[in-house]
Amino acid sequence: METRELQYFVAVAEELHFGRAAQRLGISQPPLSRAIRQLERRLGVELLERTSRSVTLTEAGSVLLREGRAALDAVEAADRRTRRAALAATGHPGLVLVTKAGASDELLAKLLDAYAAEPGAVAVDVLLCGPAEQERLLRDGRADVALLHLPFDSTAGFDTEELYTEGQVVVLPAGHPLTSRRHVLTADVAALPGLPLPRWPRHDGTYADGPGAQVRDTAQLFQLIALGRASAVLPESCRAQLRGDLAAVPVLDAPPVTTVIAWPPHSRSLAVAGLVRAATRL
Amino acid sequence: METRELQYFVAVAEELHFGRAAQRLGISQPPLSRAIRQLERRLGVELLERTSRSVTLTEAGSVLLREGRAALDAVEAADRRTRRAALAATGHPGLVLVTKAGASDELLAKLLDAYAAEPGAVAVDVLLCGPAEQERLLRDGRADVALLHLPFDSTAGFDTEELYTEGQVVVLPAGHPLTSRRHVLTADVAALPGLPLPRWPRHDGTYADGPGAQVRDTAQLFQLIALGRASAVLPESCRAQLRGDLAAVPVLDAPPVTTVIAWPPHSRSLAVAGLVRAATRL
DNA sequence: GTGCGGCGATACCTGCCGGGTATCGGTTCC
DNA sequence: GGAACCGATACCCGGCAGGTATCGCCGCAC
Repeated sequence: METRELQYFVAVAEELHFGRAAQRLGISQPPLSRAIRQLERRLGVELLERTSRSVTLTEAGSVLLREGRAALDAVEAADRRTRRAALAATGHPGLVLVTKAGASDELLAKLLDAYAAEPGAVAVDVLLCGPAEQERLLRDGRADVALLHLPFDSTAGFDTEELYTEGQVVVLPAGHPLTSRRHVLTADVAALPGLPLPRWPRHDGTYADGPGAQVRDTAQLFQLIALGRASAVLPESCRAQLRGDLAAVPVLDAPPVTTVIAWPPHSRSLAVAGLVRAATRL
Repeated sequence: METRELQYFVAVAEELHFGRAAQRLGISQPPLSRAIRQLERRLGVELLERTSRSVTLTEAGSVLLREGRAALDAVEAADRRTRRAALAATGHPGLVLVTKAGASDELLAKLLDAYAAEPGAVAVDVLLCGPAEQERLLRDGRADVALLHLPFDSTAGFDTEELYTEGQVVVLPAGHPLTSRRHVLTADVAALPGLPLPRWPRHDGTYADGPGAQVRDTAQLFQLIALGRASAVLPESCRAQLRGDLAAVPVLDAPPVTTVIAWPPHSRSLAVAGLVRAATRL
């Protein structure tokens, strides 16, 4: 199975429409139809049910969609990591660490300091991204190592090491009545009138339906909270970044958040190993 | 990057010889040379150092060898799992579980019984293989789930659930002096005169150098021990399978062996989930 | 030192296959 | 019933994968 065929199939399976898929792939529709047919013939498996009005995935097709995405990620990772390895030889970057924008600044700073002090440490580029993007960056080779937050992120398929566990706080406008409390419960913050929890973008960049503002980063989020249009439940460590017009109150029964350092399992890179070693010594 | 190019590169990188690699791939040498050159050009990276007498991997080349193998496994897994999914629709196999030949028979039997009792259970094929093969079978889609043994097997890249932890015993010929002891230490068995630990095949089927017989399965192993030509340190549960002419003595300070059930991380198959659920309830 | 043998690179040809355009056939709406 | 949509089919073309023949380079043997 060639990667081109996989790319074609994934495009069709995602669009469920040969014309749009072909457009997305930058080819015309007939070769795409033919390629999918050929893939089905070679596999001996029907992947799609076509009528002239709709395309749907068969059971086997949805398996190939899932597995094919993983395989394409792996191929892309091989490409990127090879290119990066060649650059590394000429001295250039080093490691790329990805973490959620605005999360665990302090931990990250300590980690980078500790690693920089190691013998043989290389330059570390820090990449900040929205939630749910890290996993993909790590999987397709754009990043070497990530700081993930359980239970929100999935560590499936990565090697991990736990670094730090903390409670969560609710972030509110400074004058809000609840800010006088020493602590609250999830039930208290679930029912805050007029302060819905915001909606974060999903993997594909779209938003779920429902109440709550659409936010893309913590700056937007904090601004909305300060405006009295939202509230948020975040790990305690966010306190260090709070603006003066915001306040945080511990949420006793919110699930604790564990920060883990994660890396692709077959990464035998000395640099990644050194960074992980530094992390576990924190 | 096409999978064909990756296959070609991996072959050359493993053989370090264009002629042999071409032979292995079933093509002639010139197209292979050209394909590798083209791959290097497209990546913009030198992968191999060639002289007319030898071929060696560059730093980037060894990265691509490692990553490329993983990517090819992922593609192969996509292929196999898709085919299997199509068969499953017609009722056929179900799950393939792989475990080391001769390990944890009892646990396996209990697991299969427990799963068979679940509603919606499908047929489970059990695949027995030598050590160090399971990982590959699970990675390239020939198996859906494996019973691995820590700390011997690597669970890198898989989701796992711990099932059972046990001590280790040394297996000796029935009449051996040590068999009168209640327990021994690793130091005692490391220095057994004339009873070297056997050598198991590595991933590529070859054996490391050194003393000790070459064995491929437990039947061979037990026969060698009975003949007074070897000894072995194995998990306690092997006792159930011992022949009458063998004896086992606990090794107090040997590292405990943990049996885990492992599956590929993005496997969202209901059947795998059911099997894992049954396993955790044991 | 010279010739031979091993090995990767190059030159050149050929057939297949990926990609394009034009068109068909079936389905679902007005 | 016709028009619009959509996937399949027919057919053509160019590029590239694969083959054979050969070159150029190096190491080694005598």
